[in-house]
Formats: sequence, C-alpha cells, structure tokens
Amino acid sequence: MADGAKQPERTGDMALRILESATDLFAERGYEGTSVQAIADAVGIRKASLLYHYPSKENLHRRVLEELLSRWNDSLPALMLAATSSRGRFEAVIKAGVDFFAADSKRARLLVREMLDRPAEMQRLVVTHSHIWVKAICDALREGQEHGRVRADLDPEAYVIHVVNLVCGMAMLDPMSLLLDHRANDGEVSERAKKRFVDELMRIARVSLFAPRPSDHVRKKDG
Amino acid sequence: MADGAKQPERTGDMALRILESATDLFAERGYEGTSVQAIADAVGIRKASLLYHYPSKENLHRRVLEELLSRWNDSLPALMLAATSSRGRFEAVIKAGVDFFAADSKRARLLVREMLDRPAEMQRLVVTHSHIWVKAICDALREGQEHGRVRADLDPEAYVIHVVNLVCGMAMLDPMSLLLDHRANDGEVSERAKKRFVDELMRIARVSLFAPRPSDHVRKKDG
DNA sequence: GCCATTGCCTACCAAATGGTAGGGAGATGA
DNA sequence: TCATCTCCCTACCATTTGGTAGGCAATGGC
Repeated sequence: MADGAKQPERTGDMALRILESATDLFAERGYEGTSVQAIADAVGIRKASLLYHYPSKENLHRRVLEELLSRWNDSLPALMLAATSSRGRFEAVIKAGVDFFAADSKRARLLVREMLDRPAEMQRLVVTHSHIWVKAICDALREGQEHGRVRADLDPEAYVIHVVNLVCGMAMLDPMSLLLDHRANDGEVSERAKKRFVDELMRIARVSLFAPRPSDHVRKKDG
Repeated sequence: MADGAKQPERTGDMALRILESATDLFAERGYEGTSVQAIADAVGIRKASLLYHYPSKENLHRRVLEELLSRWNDSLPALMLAATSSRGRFEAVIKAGVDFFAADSKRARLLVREMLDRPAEMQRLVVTHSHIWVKAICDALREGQEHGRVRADLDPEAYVIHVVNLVCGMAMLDPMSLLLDHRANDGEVSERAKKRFVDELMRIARVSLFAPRPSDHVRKKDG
C-alpha cells in the first residue's frame, strides 16, 4: 500500500477531510463500529497522522457531532418558524426539513444513532440546542389553536417531536424501500420510493396539524 | 470474583438467560458496542461458557433478532388486521402496537439499530417477515378508501411505514422526554411524558388515516 | 546558514477483542 | 462401576483496539 499517487492535495484541509470521512463512517457503522484505523484508511493516511489532527477518537466524534448540530441549527429554526402560520408556508418548511436530511441521509442516521447510543448527552444537546425553536414553534402552534387554524387536540411539543421523528425516519428508508417500490434495487433507494415516502410524510404532518375547514371533506381527490 | 453465591439456579435456562442479557445489551449499546465479555458478565458466567451455548457472537446476535421478530410477528399482524375497519378497533390496535414497544423499549431500540447497522439484511427480513401483513393492511386501507372511510390521498404502504416508524420512535423517547415533562428526570422517562407522546402519536395516526366525517370539525374537544 | 514549527510517517505499546483447547465436576444410564 | 454426556471452568491464542514516542522532510522567519 501507499506506493504512490496519494499526494496530500492540499495541506490544511486534512483535518476537514478527516472530519468528513469520520462523519460518513460514524453515520454508517456507528461509533463503536468505526475504528480509527478505518477512518484513516478512508482518508488515505496513517492512523497516527489522524491522531495528530484529533487527539482522540472521542474528540473526533465530538467534533463530528458539533458540526452536524451547527448545520442543523443554521438551516432549520428559521424555516420552521414560518411553518405554522399558513398552509403554503408549511409545505415549504417541512419540505426544507426533509431536504436537509434527504440531501444526505447520513445526517439523519447520525442523529438517530446518537439518540440510541448516548441518550443522556443527546438529551442535554436537545435541550440546549433545540428547545428555543421548539418552544417558538409550540407557541405558534398554540396561537394557531386559539385562532382555530390548528387542531385543538394537537399536543404541540409532542407533535413537533413526532414530526422530527418522521423526518429522521428517512434514515431507515433503506430497509423499507422495497415496500414502496418492488423493483430489485441495487443498494440504492429509488427516487420513486423516496417520493412516496416524503409525500406521505408531508401529508401526515399536514392533516394532523391543520384543523379541517368546512369544505375539506368534499374536495378529497388525488392525482 | 466468583467466590461464591453464584450457583446456576437451574441448568438449561442458561441459554435463555444469555439470550435475555444479550438482548438488553445489544439494544442498549448496539452490536459493536457490546462485547461477549460484557454479556457473560451480565449473566454471571465466563466468556467461554457463553460461547459454549452460542458458538459465536454473530450467532447469538442472530438468535436475539429471530426471537424479537418472532414475538413481533406473533402479536402484531392479527391485531393490525383489525385496525382498518372501524375507529374503535383502530384505537385498540395501535395502542396494542404501542404497548408492545412501550412494555420494554428494548425492542424498538433493537429494531431501529438493526435498520441502521444492517439495512440490507433488515430489508430481507422486512420483506419475508412483514410484507404479508403489510399487504393485508394495505388492501384493507385501499378498500376503506373505496368506501370513503379512509382518506383518498393516503398512500397505504407509505402510511404503514410511517406509523411503524412513529411507534419505533419510542426508542428515542429518552432524549426527547424533557421537552414533554420539565421535571428533572432521574434517567427514567416520566409517565406523563410517555402518555403525551403516545396520545399524540395515536392522534396523528388517526386523523391522517380516517376521512373526515361531516360532523368532525364541530365536535373538536379534548379532556 | 540555522533553528523551530508543521505534518505525516514508522514502530511500538498495553489492553481488549472474538474464539479455541482442554480439564473437571456432576449427573445419567448400562 | 464405568463410560458418557452436559456444562462451566481456566488458560491460552492471534488480531485489533485506541493511543504514544520519536524520526524526518518540508517550510519559513531570522
């Protein structure tokens, strides 16, 4: 191995390349299932070189998680805030949230994994990182309930959790996809399966959010 | 260690005790995060003794998964089949599904983990184990759609997947629970949080399933 | 030239991993 | 009584784990 053709391409972005490979592998195989050696191999360097940039596996893992959460908190809260006012905006916002994960399902996988592997730490992270915009959304939901736009029996906090859960469910599209598209898929989830998944996800989120308008039960037609 | 007070209690159930401890640990820490040594410690025997009952870690893992899926397939399909006909039965059925996981959230955790860790194998398992009753439910849903009981724009397969996903979301109640109940919880999810979670889950599943009846938008009241 | 810093390397480490070999106590049946 | 079988044990194995020590080439300021 290492007989050539592996020049460092650019010094300085080594740390970034490590972070990206680590993100992929942690998402795919989990923390315990990913060895430092495997990450180093993916990057194309030696294990000791990796540990020069990140003093320990645990440290690297923390950085991976921080990077993910900061991205999440960059894009999501502003979008989500616009969600609860009107139906059109709602569509766009949930779609944006879905796209965030659909773009690379690594993120969803990583989040779900962390919730399973480190529930206590994630609880802290959820509280510190998310509870601001969760609260904002819930306030908007409650206001919507007072105006009759939002279903009165909706439980705001629980609703948000379930919608997030539904979106994160994209991490598990893989094993489910054959139920949505019977073609022999070659390891890749078909676009058709993904579309059915996302469409129904948005439908569920939508109809369980908005109070039915008097005219709703008549114009029930689908393409 | 092993200085006494560890008589085998009953021979023959050793294999079962191993299976149970392994189930707990696999669910809590994942396959890679659980060593054979740790399982043996939990049971109170030596590692080599464990490997006498199960020839390898991988074999033990397979048995754990088989046991889980067989339980799932014992209790769920019959219940689910009754779900789609009337609203009363629907409640009971989803509740039963929820209870199945709420009883010990290990099961949900284990399933979610497998979907992340071994998507390909789980795809096979899902197809062979579940697609019969999934198909049955979907048929019932489609029939409900023809009779106007079920929302016309519902996508049966996708709906089932999302409901299963919602139920499996119970595996992630832990890190979310503080959003549902602000009391300092001592590692245990409060009953109140669990109830809010389940109630909203069932509400979402319900309203996104049944077509609104003309009278629905007036009798919107909750206890 | 010179010296310090950066960045990746080889070589090594103790500990833990999954798994094997084989011993021995206790029950069982002929 | 003796052979066999079951079940758990101690002792060991090669490999892999996360991590350290130190070398060495390139770079850049002085």
